[in-house]
Amino acid sequence: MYALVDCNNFFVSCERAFQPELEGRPVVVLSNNDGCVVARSNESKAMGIKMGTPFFKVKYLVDQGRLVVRSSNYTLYGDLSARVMSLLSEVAPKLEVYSIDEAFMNMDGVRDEDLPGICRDLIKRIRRWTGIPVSIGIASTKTLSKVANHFAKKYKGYRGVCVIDTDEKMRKALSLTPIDDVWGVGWRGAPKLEAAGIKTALDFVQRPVSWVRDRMGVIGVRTWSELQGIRMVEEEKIEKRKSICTSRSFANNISDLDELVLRVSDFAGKCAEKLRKEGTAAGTVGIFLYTNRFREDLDQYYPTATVNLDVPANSASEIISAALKALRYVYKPGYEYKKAGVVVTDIVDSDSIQQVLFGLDGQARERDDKISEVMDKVNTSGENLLRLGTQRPGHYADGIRREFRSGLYTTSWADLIEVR
DNA sequence: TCTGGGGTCCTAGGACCC
DNA sequence: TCTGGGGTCCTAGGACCC
Repeated sequence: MYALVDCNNFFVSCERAFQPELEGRPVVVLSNNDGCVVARSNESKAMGIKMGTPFFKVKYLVDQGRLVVRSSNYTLYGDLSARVMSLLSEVAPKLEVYSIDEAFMNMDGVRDEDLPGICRDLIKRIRRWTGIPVSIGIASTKTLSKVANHFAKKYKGYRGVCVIDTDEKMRKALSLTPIDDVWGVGWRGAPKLEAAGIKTALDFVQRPVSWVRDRMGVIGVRTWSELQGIRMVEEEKIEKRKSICTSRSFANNISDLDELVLRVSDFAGKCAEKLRKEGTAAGTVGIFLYTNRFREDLDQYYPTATVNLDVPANSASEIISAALKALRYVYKPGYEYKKAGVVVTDIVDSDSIQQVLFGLDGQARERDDKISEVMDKVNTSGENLLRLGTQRPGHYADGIRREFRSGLYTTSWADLIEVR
């Protein structure tokens, strides 16, 4: 069986773990730049605030004292996530961390009748040791464990754990699950299915497989099978990532090339750091620029450009210079840019890199590796204290708005540096 | 005024080959 | 007038996830 563990309202719960006065109150957490709502407490959900709502649309509620708001504090969330995952790994024979707040425990080898008890104990332990409330859904496939998890969250009676382990329970659960709640059915697919008369997951599985394949392809068939207890979603392979992207929206529009050079350098430097952390190197460096698509009064421009490296690289200097080359290639003055990003692809293991004639010679590469190593040691907290000359100097000048951020409760030395 | 960020996989269509 | 057939590889874009 799979046990899907999902942290309840994760970012809000992290804030509450260190600010207990937020318990019971409507709370939302905002995206970067305080742009839009990315997490809601049950109370703010009940007020009708939707995921993704732009903050300016609910700001009046904050002004009226009816809603509490926090900027996102990813340093804190990442740290609490690691603590939760570590507790899960003590119980699960195999653990697949699926996202910052979610993990599949593969419980093969554990007796089915022991599962609910194990999971209830786990919930208590996680709550006591991290302050984070979690729910657990148990079933034979990942997609069904997602369904079970919804029920565990929704109905108090389950005390945090819902099990789907018989055909009757499966049928009942599917009949009570709206089609757009099914994992793998997105906001585009759901209306199509509803138009075909499919309202619930049960309606869906009652269609013949050929019907599903014609309309939804192999992905649809996978979901259709999983909902009936046939495992189709593979075990996560612990593979290196195939692409790495660092991008941000800007608090204010940027038109100036020099300003973009600083931001893009930062993104590229961050990509290089992520590559080194995984022990990989990238053969291609790409950048993209976006103007603000919501500003219909302004000219729009969404250019992309890529640069192929002669030899895959992961040093800040090489990734940054490639990214800047791409930037200068597509940059046009006269546009108001709202967002930019760097994407590195064609990723290989760094120890598999073969020297070729036109790459850096051995000495230069060795020097670059040493510089990178020093940067990684200093930049351990995730803050770019040490950068190359093209990167923006100064620690807090990353141009991201965080008006409502709480303290860095679990990583206090970073707090000290921020105060300096 | 103000609208997130980081991934994966699949598919259709074009380029190219014989 | 009439203009092959089959394969691979790559890329851009769409759809989905959190």
